[in-house]
Amino acid sequence: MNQKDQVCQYKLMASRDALEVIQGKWRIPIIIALTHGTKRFGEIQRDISDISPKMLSQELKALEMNKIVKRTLHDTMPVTTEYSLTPLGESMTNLLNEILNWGLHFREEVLKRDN
Amino acid sequence: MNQKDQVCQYKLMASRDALEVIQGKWRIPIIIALTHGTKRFGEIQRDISDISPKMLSQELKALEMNKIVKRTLHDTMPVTTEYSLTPLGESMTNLLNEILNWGLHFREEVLKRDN
DNA sequence: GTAACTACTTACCCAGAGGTAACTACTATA
DNA sequence: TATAGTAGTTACCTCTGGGTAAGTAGTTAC
Repeated sequence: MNQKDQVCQYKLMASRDALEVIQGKWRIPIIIALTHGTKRFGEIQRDISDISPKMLSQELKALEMNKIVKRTLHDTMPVTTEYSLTPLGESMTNLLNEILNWGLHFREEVLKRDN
Repeated sequence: MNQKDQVCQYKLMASRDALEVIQGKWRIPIIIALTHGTKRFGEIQRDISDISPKMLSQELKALEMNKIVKRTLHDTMPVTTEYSLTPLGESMTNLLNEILNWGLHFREEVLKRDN
């Protein structure tokens, strides 16, 4: 295996680690919603209007396990739950921005011309 | 809807466009393999050792339709096929780099401590 | 007392993502 | 003649991501 191939293998490994966390229809949208500050369950649901409570609950749990999202219970009446990004979640800012930039670029380059 | 919400909705839309293209287990790895230059079918298959010819063929077709990848047939004997990134595919460089960076960061922060 | 809001959970279902294995068709080499 | 390499295709199967709908448990407002 030459050096170029080794670099390629290294990159492929790193991308797989990242993909395992951000894979799926809802994780990136949920993280984006939380970059705008701490939010409650219902607020996220309103932001991402077509997510079901089941999927939101499930994906929030997965993100919590991966230490991307932090869940805080408040002893108010009634009990409220708040979700926020951990430092690891906040470290995704650059990644999220590039996804957004490229999404806009893609829309301009390809999607427009199809319509 | 206040201004903050509008920005959030705008971002969510852009991320969905991008996600539709990069969604799935194999697309990002295939694009990464092609950032190292034009490659043939078998070369990509060797780089990504656990992809089946079926999935590689299928995902390359999808990437071609989205104008990320270009397929070139060479009239040699036997016929050879070459795959390369289009300018739109090359415009993903920053996005790919951020995925790699974050993947490495994530491995350091979380995966290590689990072992 | 009943309707509505909070934050979920549970049960059920289905399409499609992805895996495996075998097959095609052509060329080159031993 | 047979084995290996080129670049895929096809058939079949399984599993799970995600959708829908309804239920739960507590609080508050009318």
